[in-house]
Amino acid sequence: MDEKLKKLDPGKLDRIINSALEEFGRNSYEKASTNNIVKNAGISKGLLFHYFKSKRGLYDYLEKFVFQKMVDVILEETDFDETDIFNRIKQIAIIKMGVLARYPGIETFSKAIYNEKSLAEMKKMIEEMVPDIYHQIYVKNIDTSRFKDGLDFEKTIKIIQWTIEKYGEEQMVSAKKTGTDLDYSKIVSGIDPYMDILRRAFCKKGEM
Amino acid sequence: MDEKLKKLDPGKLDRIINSALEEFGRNSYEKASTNNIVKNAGISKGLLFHYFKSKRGLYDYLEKFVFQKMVDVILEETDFDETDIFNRIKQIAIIKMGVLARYPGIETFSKAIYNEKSLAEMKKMIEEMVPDIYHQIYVKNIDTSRFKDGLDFEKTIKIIQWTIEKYGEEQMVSAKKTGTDLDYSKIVSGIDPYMDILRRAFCKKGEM
DNA sequence: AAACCCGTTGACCGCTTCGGTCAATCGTGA
DNA sequence: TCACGATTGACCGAAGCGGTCAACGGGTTT
Repeated sequence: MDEKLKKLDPGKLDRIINSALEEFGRNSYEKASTNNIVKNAGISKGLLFHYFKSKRGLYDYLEKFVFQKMVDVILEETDFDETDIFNRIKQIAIIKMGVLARYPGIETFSKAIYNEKSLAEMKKMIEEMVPDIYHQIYVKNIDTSRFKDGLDFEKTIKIIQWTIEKYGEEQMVSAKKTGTDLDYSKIVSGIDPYMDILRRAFCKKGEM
Repeated sequence: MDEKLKKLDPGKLDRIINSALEEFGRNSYEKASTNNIVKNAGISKGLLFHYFKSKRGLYDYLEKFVFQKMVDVILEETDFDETDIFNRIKQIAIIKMGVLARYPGIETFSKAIYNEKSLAEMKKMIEEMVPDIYHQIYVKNIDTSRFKDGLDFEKTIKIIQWTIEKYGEEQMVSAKKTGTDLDYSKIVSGIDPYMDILRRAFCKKGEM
């Protein structure tokens, strides 16, 4: 399957991926329709089954894809010389948003995954890799001396991450309500006031 | 429709609501199956259509229900004499979780709503009511003097809310992964360390 | 020009499930 | 025994499902 895929025009592949992520994100596996997927991707039904063999084959591919893509891009684009945790977290959030901008269906799809039984192979891979990756991007080479003494480091990082994520979600929802497109650069700059509040709250004076 | 509903056994109604919330939460309106709903609710198909007339009728009822239920319970159970914002927010989070425990499908359903066009009537009602309710439960009768000077009040409250919500979501996901049931009392007590961190971060010394 | 190649199409298959109906059945109180 | 409202599930025509495959178009080789 994968060797066939490499010959497929990347733009067309992206359209298929986005259309499929959206359909599987909105519907359970059984109810998701390959007819809808090909219609929104602008390709014929035969082509989808030519490249992915079956509905299940497409779904399995997507599961691997969303995880692998996110990890690859983050590991590749993060500046690991940045030792300030606020900047690091913000940087990664921006990188994530970049991926989300290219594959808007990733969000809903990722959440929908938990309602389906997925490949044991996938589950195992994720369980093994996630703690490593987490350590690598949020802990390694981070200067913890700026934080106020006595702070629970892990929980504090979570609060910062959660704030950024929730802010992003809030913007996403309000964009959906008004029907406007997402302006990712606006989201990024809108985060700053929250980061300032958290910096003042968690860092020693003079270390902000 | 509503006058018929009042005669329906409340336990049976709850089962229908939960089953329908889950089905509409997992699938788009068109793909959601009334057959699944009646099967999981343990009733016959005829009964569903007797009480709700049509699939659309059921959906519209649910939209009103989830909003109204949440608002009613919060306004009824919140202790508005509590002037400490941390305790107030935590209190409301606990009340919300109580509703979620009774109607577990509310979460996914509420998020799925944004992907469907809903009643204009509903949208208008929500737009009018939400700011009022927000003010009533998070601003009115809250003692802001405990906060450090210069803090953006609205944003700070959001950070506290978001932390509680994200913590809840995290517990929810890990419960789904392991297949265990949610222990709401455990979630509630697990929030405390985060609240302590935030209290230290945002309150004046001696006012914590 | 003829033959060949290959990415792509969409009509078509047998089958399942859809929303909704309604005659039949059940349970209970008179 | 009868009456009556609550409840059932077999049934309807229609729609949609995953998957297949003969045919097509346009480029390259003979």
